[in-house]
Amino acid sequence: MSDAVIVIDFETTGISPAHGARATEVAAVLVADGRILDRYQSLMNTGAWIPPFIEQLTGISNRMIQQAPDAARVMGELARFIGDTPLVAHNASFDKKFLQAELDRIQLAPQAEMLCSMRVARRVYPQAVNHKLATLVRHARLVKTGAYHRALADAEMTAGLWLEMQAELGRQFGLERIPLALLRKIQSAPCRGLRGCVEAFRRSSNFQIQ
DNA sequence: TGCCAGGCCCTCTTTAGGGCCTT
Repeated sequence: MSDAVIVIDFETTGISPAHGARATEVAAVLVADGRILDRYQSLMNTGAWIPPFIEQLTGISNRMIQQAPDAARVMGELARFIGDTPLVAHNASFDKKFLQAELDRIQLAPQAEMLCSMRVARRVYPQAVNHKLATLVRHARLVKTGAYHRALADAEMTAGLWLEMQAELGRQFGLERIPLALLRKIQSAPCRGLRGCVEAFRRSSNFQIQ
């Protein structure tokens, strides 16, 4: 199973774990061989209070969280699901903070790198109106798998976007497959440097295009 | 009860400022 990734998405009580925000739901989907092969999803009870604005945004209520499994149990299950598989998230810096903060509480540390679908999308779809997940799903004419701002639906749609961006790169540059190493290069390349980045990677010693 | 961040990216830049994106 080459270049497998796990797409991860957290719903939370706020923006910053450094200011007390906690996770309320997490989903992770295993993507390999061009499709979703496995899923993990759970609400999680951290004891934190969800502000009304966030309840309205996500549809996740304080009542739902009170009945959810304990956060430590959920994060342990999530860590086992992830293992050391590379992660992908939309605006990865956000999910990375919460993954690290919630794992810290059970004395675990993230084992895997995290790539950012938003940074890749800014380079693959520079013409998009903006690079919000919902906009990119519409832009790429992907299937909407559920309500936005629920973890599993967002993770599945990010997975769809991840696969479609690889297909788009294949069409643009005549590549049969897009190695994870190339996506890693693309997300770190200048936003207007997509072609140069792919051509440089093509010339690299061990990259066989077709 | 309910405050709040921060890395990335662009440009009227680089000795900076402001918008984007996540909840």
